[in-house]
Amino acid sequence: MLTNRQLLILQVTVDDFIQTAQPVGSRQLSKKVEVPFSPATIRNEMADLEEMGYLEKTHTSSGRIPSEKGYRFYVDHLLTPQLASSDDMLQIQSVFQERITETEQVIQKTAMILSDLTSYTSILLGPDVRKHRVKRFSIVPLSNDSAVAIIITDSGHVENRLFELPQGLTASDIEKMVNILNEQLTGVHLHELQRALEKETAALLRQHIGRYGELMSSFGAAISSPQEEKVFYGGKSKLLHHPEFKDLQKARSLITMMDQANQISTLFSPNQAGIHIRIGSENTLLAMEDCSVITASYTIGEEQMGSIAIIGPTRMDYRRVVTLLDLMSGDLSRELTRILRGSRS
Amino acid sequence: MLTNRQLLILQVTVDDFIQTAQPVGSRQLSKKVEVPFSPATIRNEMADLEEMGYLEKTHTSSGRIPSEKGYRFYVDHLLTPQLASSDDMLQIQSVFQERITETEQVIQKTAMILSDLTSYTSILLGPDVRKHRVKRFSIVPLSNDSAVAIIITDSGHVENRLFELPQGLTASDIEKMVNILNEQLTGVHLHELQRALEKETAALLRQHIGRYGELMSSFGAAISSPQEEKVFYGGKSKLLHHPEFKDLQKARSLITMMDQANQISTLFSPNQAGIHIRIGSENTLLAMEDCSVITASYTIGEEQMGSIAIIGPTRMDYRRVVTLLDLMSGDLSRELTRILRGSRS
DNA sequence: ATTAGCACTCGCAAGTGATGAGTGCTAACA
DNA sequence: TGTTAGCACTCATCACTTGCGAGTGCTAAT
Repeated sequence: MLTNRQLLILQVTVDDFIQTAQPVGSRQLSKKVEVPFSPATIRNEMADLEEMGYLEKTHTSSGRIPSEKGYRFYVDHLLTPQLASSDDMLQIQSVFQERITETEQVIQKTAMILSDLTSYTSILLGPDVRKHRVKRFSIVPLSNDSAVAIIITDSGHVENRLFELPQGLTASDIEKMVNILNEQLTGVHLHELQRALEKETAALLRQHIGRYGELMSSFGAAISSPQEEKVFYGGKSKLLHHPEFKDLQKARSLITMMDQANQISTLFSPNQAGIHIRIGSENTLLAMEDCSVITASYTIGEEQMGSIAIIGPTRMDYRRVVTLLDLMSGDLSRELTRILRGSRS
Repeated sequence: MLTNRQLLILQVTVDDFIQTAQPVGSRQLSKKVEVPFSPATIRNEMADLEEMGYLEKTHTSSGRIPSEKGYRFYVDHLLTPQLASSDDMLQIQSVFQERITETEQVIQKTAMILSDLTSYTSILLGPDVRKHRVKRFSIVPLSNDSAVAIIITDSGHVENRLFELPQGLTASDIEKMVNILNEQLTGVHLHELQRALEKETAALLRQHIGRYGELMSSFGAAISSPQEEKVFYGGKSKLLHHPEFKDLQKARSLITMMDQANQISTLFSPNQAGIHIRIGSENTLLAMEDCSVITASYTIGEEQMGSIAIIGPTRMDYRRVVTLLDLMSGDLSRELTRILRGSRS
């Protein structure tokens, strides 16, 4: 479809624009050693590329900038892989050198480093708790009429909820209940917990526990909705430093968007492995029309996945970010797996 | 010190500037019905007020704006209390009508409403966990070499940490340990936990548990640092809508500051009851030089306190915010106390 | 097929002048 | 003596012009 010369010019144009954020003109390009053509030739080629939709002009007599289609072509076909610089490698390793034992802290730290290295904003989705399995139940009464229900998962995650105790429930009732729960529900996925509770365990509980009905309505509600994937940010304000957001309007809507957790999830593709790139309006969010999102995922053990994303302007350094994200997701997977190493036996 | 007329003019000037964000001139003021003086008279008074440091000019021939000293005088002496509008009352009550049982959710919701009502940014500091007392310990082994330590407090808060198990520790060792911990440490404040563990419980544990040394070094580290006060935000992006932050530079440093949890704590006075106002540079943070912070605190039961703050431009509607904050902190205290009603018996 | 040359376009920054809201000062006034 | 009208002056803002520079498309020459 495209001639070699067109490929070259498209590539150099995108590269240059990514670096300078200025529309790139034919004269400028012809000065580069990689481009041994005169400005006039380049102009002709650029005109063709524009006609095909890969480049755009900001106004009639300006240089060209890549269109979304141009970026798309660039990331799909012109993005030569690159080794991470040893400098970056060093920084990344620093995260994992101090042996932190808390999953959340590792993820948070990863978010920070990733943002520092790229100067973009990073978003990490914590592991999806609903895929974890119950390891142990515990119920701790706080007073006559309230108690904390605690669920420990095989990954070491702890969920806890307050719930109301019906009047007249005895301590031995609670003890019995906990025993039954542990016998019946160990190993069940958190997202199936409520269903399993109703189907398989309800009958058994009804036999043994006084005040069954009231207890279940409040306990069942308490464990019904396990917390969603937790969202970690790194460098929320970093995006504002890029020239495309000098417009206050855009800056605002970005910040606003980041505060709305429910919108964030739409940025992630349904947990697929590998690296995915969404450019500009490919993200359905209006606030993101000038942004690109690059996502990767990490694994713990074999199955449970969380996601990593970098948000930057469409004019973002795709090559570098892809490299870093690839590296980081691997390292994070290894580290998190190490933390929980034998725990899923 | 100040004549009645000067008081009036200062008050009207501040009120007007708070509303319009424009420097206020003598002609403009003289048109108001509250101010029955000619522009010339007002000019003279304003010149005096400026000399005394209560007003400033943005340039030689502009109207006046309040100085920090002016705002300070205004909030200290000219701020007549105001009843909350029934509209606001209604909104506030809506938070507490749906009976949410999770402390964190109530606080988060409060933050949102507060921000929506004021159009400023709200910050709520969660209750200081370190002041809570231990209600129950629990240890759940995940594998041969790792376990989760869980601490339930009398307020229903749950802390949990992963820690490493030394090789060769038996299940009965752990059981014994949990029993000892529960006997010895129930009722201890979380911030004294580690000290109490070392002083009072260490000897007992050493007697009963094999591999005491290794166990303690890893378990002790795990419970050493209870999580700090959690920070909840409402409407982070709201501040950006006010004209004083049309300057990107300022907007950026504000957003950056809000992402650094450690800086936030400096905004709060050491947990005193009542409402406190810090104007502009009274907050030591540079990023806050154009902002004011109004703080209040809430209580749970009698002792534990958390804090509520509203951050707005120095030109903020002090009267309204003070009223709302006062109302809200009271309601929040009541609600949180209700949730944990009998639990501290 | 490539390139040099040329007329033309447009954004941007700097300069200009008119406008209007504001001030300080002085003198007149009740 | 306190208040006010009048006046000259200041300064931000806006609309308007102008020159410059970087870029383009087109045509003709190589």
